This record gives sequence, C-alpha cells and structure tokens, in this order.
Amino acid sequence: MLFPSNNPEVGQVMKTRSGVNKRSLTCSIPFRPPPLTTALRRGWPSSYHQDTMHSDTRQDMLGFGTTSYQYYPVNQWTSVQVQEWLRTICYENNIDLGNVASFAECTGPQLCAMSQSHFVETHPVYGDLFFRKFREYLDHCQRQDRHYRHHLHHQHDHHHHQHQNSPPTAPTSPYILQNPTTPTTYHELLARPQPALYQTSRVPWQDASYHQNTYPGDSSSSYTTEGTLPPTSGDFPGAGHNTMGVYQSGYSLPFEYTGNSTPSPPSASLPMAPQGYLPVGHMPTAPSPSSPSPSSLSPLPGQQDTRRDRGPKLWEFLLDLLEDPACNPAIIRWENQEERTFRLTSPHEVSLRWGQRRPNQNSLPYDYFARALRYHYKTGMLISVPERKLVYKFGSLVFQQRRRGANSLMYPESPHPDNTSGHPS
DNA sequence: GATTTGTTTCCTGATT
DNA sequence: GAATCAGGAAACAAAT
Repeated sequence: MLFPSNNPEVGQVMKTRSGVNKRSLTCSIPFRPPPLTTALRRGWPSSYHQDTMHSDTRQDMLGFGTTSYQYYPVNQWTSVQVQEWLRTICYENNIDLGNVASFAECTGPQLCAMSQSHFVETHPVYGDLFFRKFREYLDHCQRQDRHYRHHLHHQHDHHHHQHQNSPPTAPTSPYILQNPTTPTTYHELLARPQPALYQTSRVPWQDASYHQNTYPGDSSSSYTTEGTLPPTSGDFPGAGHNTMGVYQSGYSLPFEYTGNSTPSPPSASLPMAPQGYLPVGHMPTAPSPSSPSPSSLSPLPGQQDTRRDRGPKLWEFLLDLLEDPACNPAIIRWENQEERTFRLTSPHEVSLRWGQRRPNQNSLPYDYFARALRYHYKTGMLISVPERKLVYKFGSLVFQQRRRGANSLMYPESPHPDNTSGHPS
C-alpha cells in the first residue's frame, strides 16, 4: 500500500508538521562526504553499443554492451582501444567513421603525448575536436583518480581506527590491482616513460609533481608500447616520469595485466565486478591522500568544469558494492541481473557502510537509508519492486549515467524520460 | 547570499 | 508485534 497521498486527512496531518524544526534537538555534524571510489564507473552501457560499427564490444554483467577502452588506463590503450574511443567520438558527433583511419596505429600513450597541433596534423578536419574530446576524457579520468585517492585515504584512516588490534591492512577499496608484482602495477605505470616521437612541450594539465610525491616510480619497467615507438625517458618533460600518470591509476585496470603489449580484453568468464581486483587488504601501499595541485586540475581555456565533487551518489555506492566481491553477495547481491534488481541481504550493514562515508558518524539507521533509496524513485535511479522486501531495482538511467561518466563533460545531463516529477521540491 | 543538489532526519500510516 | 515500505516535510551541507 502506497502512502495515501489522496487521503485528505493524511495530507493535513503532514501539513500540520510543517514549520516544526524537527532537527533542532539533533546534533549538527559537519558533513563533508569523502568521495568513495568512482572506479570502474566508466564501463557501463552506452547508447551506441548495439551499433554494428563496434565490433569489439562485449556484454557486461548486466547484459548491456560496452567497449573495452573504458576498462583500461589510457596509457594502456592499444590501437584497438584508441579506435574504439575514436569511433565513440565519431558516433556522438555524427562524424564519418572513415575519419578515424588516420589514427589507426596510434596507441594511448601516443595520444597522451600528442599536442593539439599533432592531432590537427594527423587529421586536419577533426583533429582539434579529437584533441578536445580526448582532453575531456582525461580530465574525467583525473577526477576519478582523485576521488579514488581520497577514498583510499578515508577508508584507510577509518579502517585503522576501527581495527587497531588488527594487523595493518590496506584501505578498503576493491579496486586494487590483483597482481602488484607485475611490471604494470600502477606505481610502475606512473613512472613509465612516454614515447618520444610525440613529445610535446606543452601539456597544460600535466603536473608531474602530482605523482612524484605519491608514487615513486620504477624506471626499470619493461613496458613497451604497441607499435614502433620505443619508450624514452630523459628527454621527455618530467624526466622519466610519465606526465600522464594522473590518468593511470590501477583502478581502471579491471583485470590482471599480463605484461603483453596488447592487453587482453576483459574476459567474459571473469566476474564483471571489480575484475582482477582484490578486496581490502591486498594493496601494497596506500596512496597519499594529498590532492593534486590546483594547477594540475585547471581546465583548458574555454573549458568549464561544472561537475560536482561530492563523492558518490547513493546509487553509485550500491553499484560499487555490487561490483565488490567482498560485498556481493555478503551484504548485497543481484536478485536478477538482467532485470537490474538487487537485494540487500544485509540491509543494516549496507546502511552502516553508507553512513560511514561521513566523518564522526559511522552508522546510519536502515530506516533513513531506505528513505534515501526511496527518494531515488523520483529521480528515476531506482525503481520500486513491490511486495519484495529489501529488493530494489536500478532505473535505466543509472547505467546511462554510469557510462556517461566518461563523457560527462561532453554531454549535459538530460532529464530522465520516466521522471515526470523532476527533482523533489 | 541565493539557489541547486543530494541526501538525512523524522514522521504517520500501510503492509508483510 | 516487529520489520519493512511508502512518501511528505523540512533540515542540512556542499557546490554553483
């Protein structure tokens, strides 16, 4: 039975409560939710995935296709991922696919090192557009990376505080490279030199110091890029430091890296959720919580960053839990993946974790948590599943936005088609 | 400083 | 009777 909003008596009861400061007796806690990881948030269904031009697509665990480039750090993009990304841009901008041919042999590291003029040289017509779009994608990845670091730091502190008798463990992020001993741990990636051919004297958003203080590099890496461009180090700005390192954190590597120049695409046999990542306790070192310098985050001239930086939304948090083998199915599990329904197998644990986002407060009653979930009925992010307790359903917009995260700077938010009420007043 | 956004808190009533 | 659900209302904090 739904709330009898058509019941005038009930309505009056509600109105009589207007104006009452119900929270006057509660303690106001400074609230600045530290961002939980938004890792892997780029790998969700796209509006174009069924287009026949995408031959290298796969089905994710929800049955929505996606391309593989979103699963890789940009500097591990082979020409395959570059082509995927370019096709995406073409599709989204109504550009003929033939225009991607000029970038046919480019890899991610090469794109990273290319200046705007290089893009234009490579493709006089759309080079500038490709450059801007690539730059926007990197910008997005950078923010994701920043969120991830903040999250790790917060989780590390919390974990340490909560389990002082336990042996020191890693921050509670599931997005940790499974095999830190491979040459492609993100520590090493950060030190990976860039190919020399496309060295550019100006990459305005670069800030080598961002990672220099955080991840000591390992210049002994045996990494090679696909293609013909040998890595160099000394003559690259940043002297052996990958200035694109800010986009290379391991979280976006959803599977174990084999060391091959061409990373294997995510296998369908692997679980979708944090593929290749281990849950809490397997991270070799904790990233520094230090934030990048403002200069490293400043947008390009003419580019305005309108994104909020408030940490994950509730529905993102739920997706993160579902992607985390440590949580799924322990405290949350898919009820029917194809239908996007999930069950809170331990609702109080889930709400507690949600509450732990907030400093100085480590719990949230399930009642409040459930109310927050119901709030998202109006936003279209969640859909009620009647007569099934503790079961909720993701709205389709969740996956659109999950995927759109990578392109959020390119596309303004559009209202949910099913959401006729808009944001609640 | 006003507005927007995304909760959080509190509540009543209904359902399981 | 307890747990859960539904949803109105308002407070709150951070971002814009």
